Parts: sequence; structure tokens; C-alpha cells
Amino acid sequence: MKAGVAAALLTHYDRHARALPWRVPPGSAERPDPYRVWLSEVMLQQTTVAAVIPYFAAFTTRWPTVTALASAEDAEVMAAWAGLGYYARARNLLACARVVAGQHGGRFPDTEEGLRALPGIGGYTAAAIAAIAFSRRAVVVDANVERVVSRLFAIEAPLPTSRPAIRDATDAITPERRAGDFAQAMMDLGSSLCLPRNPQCLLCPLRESCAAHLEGRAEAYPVKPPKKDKPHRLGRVWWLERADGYVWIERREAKRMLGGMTGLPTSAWDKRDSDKRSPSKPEPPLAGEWTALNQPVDHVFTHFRLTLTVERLRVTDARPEGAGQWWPLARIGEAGLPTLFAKVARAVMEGGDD
DNA sequence: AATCCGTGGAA
DNA sequence: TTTCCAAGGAT
Repeated sequence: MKAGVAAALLTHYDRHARALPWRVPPGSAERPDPYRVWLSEVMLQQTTVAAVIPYFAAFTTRWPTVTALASAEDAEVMAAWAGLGYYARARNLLACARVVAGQHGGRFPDTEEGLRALPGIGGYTAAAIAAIAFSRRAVVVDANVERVVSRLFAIEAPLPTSRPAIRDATDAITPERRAGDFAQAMMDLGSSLCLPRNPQCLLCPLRESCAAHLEGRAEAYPVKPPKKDKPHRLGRVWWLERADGYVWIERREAKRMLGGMTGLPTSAWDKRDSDKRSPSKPEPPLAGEWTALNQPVDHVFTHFRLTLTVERLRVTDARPEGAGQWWPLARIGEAGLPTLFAKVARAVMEGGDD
């Protein structure tokens, strides 16, 4: 059954593999470029293919090699990543590029262990790069593989408890050759047929081997724990505009929310209904007659929802407190603002005169 | 081990 | 509208 699953899947993949910008067609004599494989894998962490494609194109055009990327300025790379989310990835991406360029002669390590030691490369990504770029046999387990394997073996234990069993089962069906194609085939299967909801079992090349399908309840797997509801936080954001067409933006500290990115000054983001004993009163970057926009800006993060009241002040000249810079409004799209602050900018531009 | 970290598309 | 969740990693 083991060899049968891999063989059936690879045959299906040879015919149905998605054409993706970072992928070499199965059977091609061409070897994938490790830089492009790495870049795509990092971008694809918790991120959809559709969202990644334009960013991958922009990055590879602007920085065609890992050495070129390593030479880029931090602010350039962070701005190029703006909107893609999980900004620690961009910080680690640059750190990784600099290690590869500076300590490995511009070549990526070709083993899982060597890759795993690099910033931003964890167990999944190390296995994926080793298999796809270096033809190593590696056991590649992502969320797609977890779903497919949970169904193939009808694994009853809920995630994340089932992870070791899923890993062992994946190991058991991973072929000695073409492990990279096998991994990509599993991910294609998970994204096109073996879907979280409404899996297309009748079209699946593995249906005869799939315990969940034979039970008639593929959609029941993987079993997941109930999720917690998101708390709601509130805060203020300050839009400080100079009469000659500039807005005050800051560089956010690394290691916190949206770390390393540009942003607008904000208050702390407090939990709703919580402590009146708020430690610090919200202080705008400049004293003055701030006026609030009628419409607040709502944004949803992974683990909380945020509502920001937008306060606005126009000045003729000022030197606000803190580190920041005046940015030309005409080029606000190039400021590298993450989506939260891009929303604020849009709200001000569109409804700013109330 | 559990928590933190973004975003947008699909249903 | 709400809910789900996507090629996870770091701490």
C-alpha cells in the first residue's frame, strides 16, 4: 500500500501538476534554483499561492540572487514585503540571505540539517527545500499533508496531538526517489481535491487507498480542537499632516506587532472593557487640537480584532517627538505601510474632511 | 507546550 | 456577515 500511494500520486502529478513561477515541471531536466525555492517556501508559510505570486515576481525581479538580496537595505525589503503579513518572515529572510551570502559563499546548504540552522527555516521549510531543490529524501509535512494523511489513515486523534503519528505515516509513504515531487504532489492534492470542506473524493487518485473516504467521512478529518474567540482591542492612531503635503510616519520596533515596518503613531491597544487603570494616558506625538474621523478603522489580526479611532491634526511645521520622518503624501503608496496603516491612510484620504 | 505573529479569498 | 484557514517559525 505504501509504494502504491506514492506511485499513484506521482503519476497523477506528472499529468496535473500546477504550473507555478517557482516550480520546474515534473520530468524536466532543469534543476530548480535553491534561491527561488527558498524564497517561495518562506513566502508561502501560512500564505496562499494567489497572495504570493505577485510578491515572488517583484522580489525575483528586483533581487535575482540571494547575494543581491543580502545586499539590500532593511527598509527596502520590509517595504517590498508590506501587505504580505507575518513580518518576522521578512526580517528572517534578510538575516538568512546575509548568512548564506556571507558564510556559505552564496550557496544554500544542501541538507535538511544545514538548512534548519538558518533564520526563518524550520522543520517544514528545511525538508521542503532539501527535497525540492536538492533531491533529498525528506519527510515534508505541512497543513495540506496533515489533512491528506489524516484522511488516508483515518487518524482519530485531534491535532496537534496527532502530529507524531501523521509524521510517521508520511514517512512511511514518502518514496526514496522524487521526494520533492511527492511533497509538491501532496500539496497540490490538498489544495485542489483533498480540500478542508467538500473534498472531491471522486476525482482523487488516492480514493481507493483512503480510509476516510472508505468510511464515507473524509471531511471529518483532521479532527481539530475548538478555537478560541478573538478578543477585541481598542486604540487611537494619529494622522499628523503638514500643510505642504507630508505625513509623519515611524519605524516600528522589531519583535513586536508589525515589527520592523513603517507605521503611524498609535496609542497602546487596550482590551475592551478592561482596566480603567490604564497605565499611561494616550499621548499623541504632538500637542494640539486633534479631531477624530467619524469612521474608525477595523482590522482583524490572527489573535485579536482591533478598532482604531483615527485622530487628525494639520500643522504648518512641527518637529514631533520620537523617531520618525515626514513622508510625502503623493508617494504614500511607497511608504511600505502594512495593511492596518494602509487602511488608515485610505480612510483619511477618502473621508478625511469630516 | 502554548502563544504570538497578518492578510485576504472562499464559502 | 461570519467563519475558516493557507507551503509555519520563534519563543
